[in-house]
Amino acid sequence: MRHRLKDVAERAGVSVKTVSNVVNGYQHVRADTRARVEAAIAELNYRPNLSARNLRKGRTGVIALAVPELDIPYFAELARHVVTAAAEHGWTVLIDQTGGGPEQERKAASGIGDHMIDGLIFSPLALTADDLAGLDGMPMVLLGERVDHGPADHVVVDNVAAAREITAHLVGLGRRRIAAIGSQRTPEGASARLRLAGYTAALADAGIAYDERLVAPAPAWHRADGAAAMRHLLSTGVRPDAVFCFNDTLALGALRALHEAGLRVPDDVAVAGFDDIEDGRFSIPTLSTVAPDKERIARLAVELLANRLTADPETPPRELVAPHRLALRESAP
Amino acid sequence: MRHRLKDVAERAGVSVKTVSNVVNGYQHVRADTRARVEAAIAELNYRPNLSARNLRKGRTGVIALAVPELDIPYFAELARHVVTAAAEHGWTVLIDQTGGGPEQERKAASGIGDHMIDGLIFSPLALTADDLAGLDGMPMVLLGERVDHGPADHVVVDNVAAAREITAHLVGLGRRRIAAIGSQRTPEGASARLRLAGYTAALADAGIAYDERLVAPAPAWHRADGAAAMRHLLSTGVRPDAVFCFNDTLALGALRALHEAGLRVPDDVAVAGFDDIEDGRFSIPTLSTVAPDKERIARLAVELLANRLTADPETPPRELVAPHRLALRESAP
DNA sequence: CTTGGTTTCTACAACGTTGTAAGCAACGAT
DNA sequence: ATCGTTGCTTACAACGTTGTAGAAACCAAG
Repeated sequence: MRHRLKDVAERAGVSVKTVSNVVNGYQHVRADTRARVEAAIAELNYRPNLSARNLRKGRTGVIALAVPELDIPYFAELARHVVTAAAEHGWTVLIDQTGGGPEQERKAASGIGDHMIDGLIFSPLALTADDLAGLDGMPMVLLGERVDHGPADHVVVDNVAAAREITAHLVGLGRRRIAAIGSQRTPEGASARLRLAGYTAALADAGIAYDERLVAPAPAWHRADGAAAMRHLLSTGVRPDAVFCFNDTLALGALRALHEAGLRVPDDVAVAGFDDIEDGRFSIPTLSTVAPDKERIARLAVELLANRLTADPETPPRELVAPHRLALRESAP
Repeated sequence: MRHRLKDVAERAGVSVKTVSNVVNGYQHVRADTRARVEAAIAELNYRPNLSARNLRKGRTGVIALAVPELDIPYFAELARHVVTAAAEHGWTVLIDQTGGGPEQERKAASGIGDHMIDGLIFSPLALTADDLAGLDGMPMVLLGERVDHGPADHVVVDNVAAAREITAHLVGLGRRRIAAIGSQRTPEGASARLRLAGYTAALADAGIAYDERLVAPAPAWHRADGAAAMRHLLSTGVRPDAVFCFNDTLALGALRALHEAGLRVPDDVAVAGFDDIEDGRFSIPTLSTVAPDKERIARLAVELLANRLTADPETPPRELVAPHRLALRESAP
């Protein structure tokens, strides 16, 4: 049922290698030979065995994208762009869901079907530069946070600047009691630290005192965490007039909690997020947010990986910064 | 840098096959030999070459999941469950994004790195039973719609019954002018047809006349399409008092359009969706919807595929129905 | 009809792994 | 001492593909 080069060769009356040459578009094959071989291929519905080809070539044509969770909209959207960008390079993308835990991430980074993939685009939550240092061998591009000039290529967004800008925008709306939702003390919280730094910097710029009670932690960055954090803020009596959520799903949760508390957005409390996910364009109210250029991030990552695969392994790692902009909508116009 | 069995064998002073035996957990290896080999493996950081292993074994340990779009929340959530269920069988999941077009879907179904995957879980939009009939060879499980008892294993939700139930629920709220959003005339619209059938059946059950003007088509099932369809319905003057949207993203778009039109949900218009995506639990208002058991769907699909891979190829295809329930929230309590 | 150069094709050996079959100890039972 | 038996290990041959090197066929020019 499943045929090999050999079968095609016998049918066409040529050698195995000639069939291989036809399949691979080798120039010097006589037109009639080529036609005969192609006919045989069609008749048998021959398909190359990629395992064998990979074994021979040492390349698989597959790259992996490792993200914490697929059903976090930001990663889903990013995944779509990576798949698209990779397709232009002739790559298939194997998507790996790490769950965000350090152990699983380490496994993903070193493991994923070793020799099954040519390289890895990795969006780590838990792993640090040290963890990654041990994983030489696998060509890798990191996404997201600046892991202190780690050992691998990097595509980052300027989290500090972006957080500072959106917080400054809230200040510009006349808000003074600006809360932040999403802080994390764990080592996983690299994004959280950077975005918090931008937030505090913007407050300092505006001469507003930092108030610890306005900063709410969130164990994960899901809608439920955002809602819980918002409820907590409201319950403590420190009534904010604006909230900067460290990502959009937190913000959507916060919107919900504010709605339940009978507060109006943006009149009573302005809300801003980070990521610019599709949901935020249709939520009620629509969400003001930092919009990283996800398509650019994906494209840059794929290109870095492509270069890394052909470059001298001693080439020092590069770090590219993807642009972002503010997408201002109803929740903080 | 990258080592092979042979390198480990030399270092441990044994044959290549003995190392292979250790790697594969073969029983009859003396404890001290095993220890020596394991030490050598650790020192060299040896990892098996999966391409070679696959070539030898004829199995890859990878299955593919082909879905129309990754950033449609329903598919993202489904993908997460499939990845989890597959992991329990020791499979890695390669996620393929078809885009939903017939050509790409055909390619995905027949193509995806042939010999790179052991089987395929496929959520087709455009392909019909006829298209699939030609693709013998690749073990496949279809998700979603009943393609008229096609040639492959199937996991379905009873779309007609579910749509009928949720529409009946709207009737039970006292609504009489119940609109539907999401109808499609294209061959891709298998789900649309079934859900429309459930809708009309429920109306008939209640003795409500079917009114064509209340049925709004939607080219795709994104938020923007739902909003546009809702605006269109409102503009025609046939003022509905409830809307059944054929999926949740359409419903979220409809909520948005109703909000912009100054209508209250559910007081003026009740809204129901289909899919039970995470967003609907935090939207304002929260969304009443049909909740298919996505985890069950994923698990059944993986199990069907597992059986198919070991079974006699003549085993007739099976069709399993995954359960659903109504999740009633604020938009249609 | 040779010569030299090109084009077209082929045989062979890898790539790294595992299944098969067989070899070699060491053991207890005859 | 001899014969299985059992436990451990190994040599060899595949899996299906492509790179290398070279043979065969062709062609143009002498």
